Amino acid sequence: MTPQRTAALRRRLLAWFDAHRRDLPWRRTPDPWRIWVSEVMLQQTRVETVIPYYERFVTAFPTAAALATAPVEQALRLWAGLGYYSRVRNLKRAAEATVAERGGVVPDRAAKLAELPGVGPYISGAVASIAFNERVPAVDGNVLRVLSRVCAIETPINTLPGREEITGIAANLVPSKRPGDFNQSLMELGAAVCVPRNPDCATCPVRGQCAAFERGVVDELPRRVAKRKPRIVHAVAAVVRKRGKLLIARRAEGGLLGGLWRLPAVEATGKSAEGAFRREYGLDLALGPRVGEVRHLFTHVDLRLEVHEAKLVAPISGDVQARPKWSTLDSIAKHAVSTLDRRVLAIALNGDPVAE
DNA sequence: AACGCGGGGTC
DNA sequence: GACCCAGCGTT
Repeated sequence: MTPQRTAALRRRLLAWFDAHRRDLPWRRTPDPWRIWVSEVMLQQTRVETVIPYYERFVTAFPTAAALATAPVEQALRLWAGLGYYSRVRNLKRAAEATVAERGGVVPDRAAKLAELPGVGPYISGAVASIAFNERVPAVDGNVLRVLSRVCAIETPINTLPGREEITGIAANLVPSKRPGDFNQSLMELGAAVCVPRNPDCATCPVRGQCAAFERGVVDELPRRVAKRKPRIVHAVAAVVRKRGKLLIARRAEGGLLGGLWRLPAVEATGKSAEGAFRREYGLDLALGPRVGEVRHLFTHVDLRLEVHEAKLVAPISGDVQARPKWSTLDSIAKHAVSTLDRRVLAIALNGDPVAE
């Protein structure tokens, strides 16, 4: 970023902000407490939604001390409908700490603000720059989007490297003159012009400084890594009984639920499972009726497991690692069994839960 | 590095 | 119905 481009961005963004800033309740006060409250409410929540809540809340709790000494139920009532209720619990805890340690005075530096519960990189930067004119960035979702376009950042913004890269750019961009207004100008631009879809580049004050516009790639930025939805995996588990015992096997070390005990199961559907049981467990099974199904969601796998009764038609054979063994129900309860497999066992046992 | 956390607006 | 929103804490 050349000094000229930095200067042009600062000048144009501030001038645009001066002309277009919305008249919002928390922009009518220099009170750091009120600005703090607004930032907490605005977390993942739209401006229009927040306004009425903000008015009621700061009327009830005009100072940190007022919130600190109020019952949490009252604060929660005023928050009801906003969502993310841990926000108000953290805000109350932070207010209590502020009263206890600083006589109710809000810290005036981002680094100190960030020590308070519920105050992270964004809120600490926003409060410090807006209320105290500290030259620190305040990077929210708008700023990520705007700067990823202005600087044509290819790094996905929903990854740590992406956020760090843009935070570094923002930190260099913030002027010492009006840091709070500058930070708000980036957010305001993201909310009004540089919106996620169909941004209004025709009216953008920094179109001439925008690398994405110059290269014609505005619509492709910001880049994100797709949060991929779990892969669907179909599997068959076998309930094999012999005189009050069940066949169980141990999962391979290092894999999913590695080392835990389970009913024998294979990634397959229907009759094709029999061959898989032979290969993986040395079990020559005749699959019987389906007695239930378990659906289990892991981070990366949407598991749909059919539980079938099965008969052992030949002795256990083969040189397989996952050699199953017979186990009494009492004994199974003493093994390491995952939540998933407890559910499978519950079906196998006709609803009788396996003891811990 | 990825999730849970709420509720609502948008396309 | 998917995506996104003035994010943070936890794992």
